[in-house]
Amino acid sequence: MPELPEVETTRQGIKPYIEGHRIKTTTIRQYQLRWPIPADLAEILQKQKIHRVNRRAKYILIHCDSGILIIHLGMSGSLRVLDTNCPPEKHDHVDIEVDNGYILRFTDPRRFGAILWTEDPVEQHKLIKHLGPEPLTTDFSPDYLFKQCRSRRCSIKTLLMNGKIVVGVGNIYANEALFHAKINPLKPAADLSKAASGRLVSAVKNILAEAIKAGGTTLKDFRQSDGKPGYFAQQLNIYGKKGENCPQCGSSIELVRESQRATYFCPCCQK
DNA sequence: ACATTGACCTGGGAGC
DNA sequence: TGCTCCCAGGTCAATG
Repeated sequence: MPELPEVETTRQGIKPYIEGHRIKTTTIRQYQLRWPIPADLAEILQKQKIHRVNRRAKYILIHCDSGILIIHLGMSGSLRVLDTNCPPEKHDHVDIEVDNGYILRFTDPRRFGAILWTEDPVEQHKLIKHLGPEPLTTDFSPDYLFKQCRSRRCSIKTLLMNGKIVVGVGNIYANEALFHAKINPLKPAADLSKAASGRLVSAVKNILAEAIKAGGTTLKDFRQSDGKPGYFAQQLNIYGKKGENCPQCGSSIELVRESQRATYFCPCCQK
């Protein structure tokens, strides 16, 4: 479910409630996520102060006294801030109670998410150290993308969703960015011109920034940390719109499968 | 080094 | 109503 805007919206939402506060109790009801939650996590977190709530790619990083809590929301995960008396439901796997009367609650029906702990510098963690640049920094530049595309045989859409090239661009925003940049998602990455590379980098940055402003995209069940949906779905041009008219030229929007992922495009605008 | 596929899970909707 | 099948916002690990 969550791509970078949804994760960033979540981070911004939970930060003011937990940063600077001390953890009282951690309740873990389900240890089996993508990887098992460390068996001693509740004990480790006891009485630790939360110093910073950061993000790298789609990971939320909660810096504590003696280490860093690494949280990934997978496909269906969410983090919400609730009052302590809020009873847990079926997929509410972890509660972290803070000393100000709130709990941070991790919910994840599909359990593709992860909650891990590291006491080493987080940039050395095996899930983090091979990640590409953040899309909203200047490291993700037209020149960088153009060079990464050289000699690649995969499609430009597959390349854009590869976290070793650039992080945070999932299926929705890859579709949207390619539409805005007028690039056919199936085009081999190696065939991308410098001009197209420039358009694509701009499109990715604009789409992600706008989506963060709107609080992310709620298609089905994404919720911001306060329970409200994200409103970017209203600004989607192409994703999920098979057979509808292209907002640019009116052609019928097509749907194909590329690397097992639904890929929407306008056959007229995206050559 | 790169590309492709399977795997991990649950829930919702379509079609019969 | 209920069954089966397919689909879903991610991404690692194994394989060629």
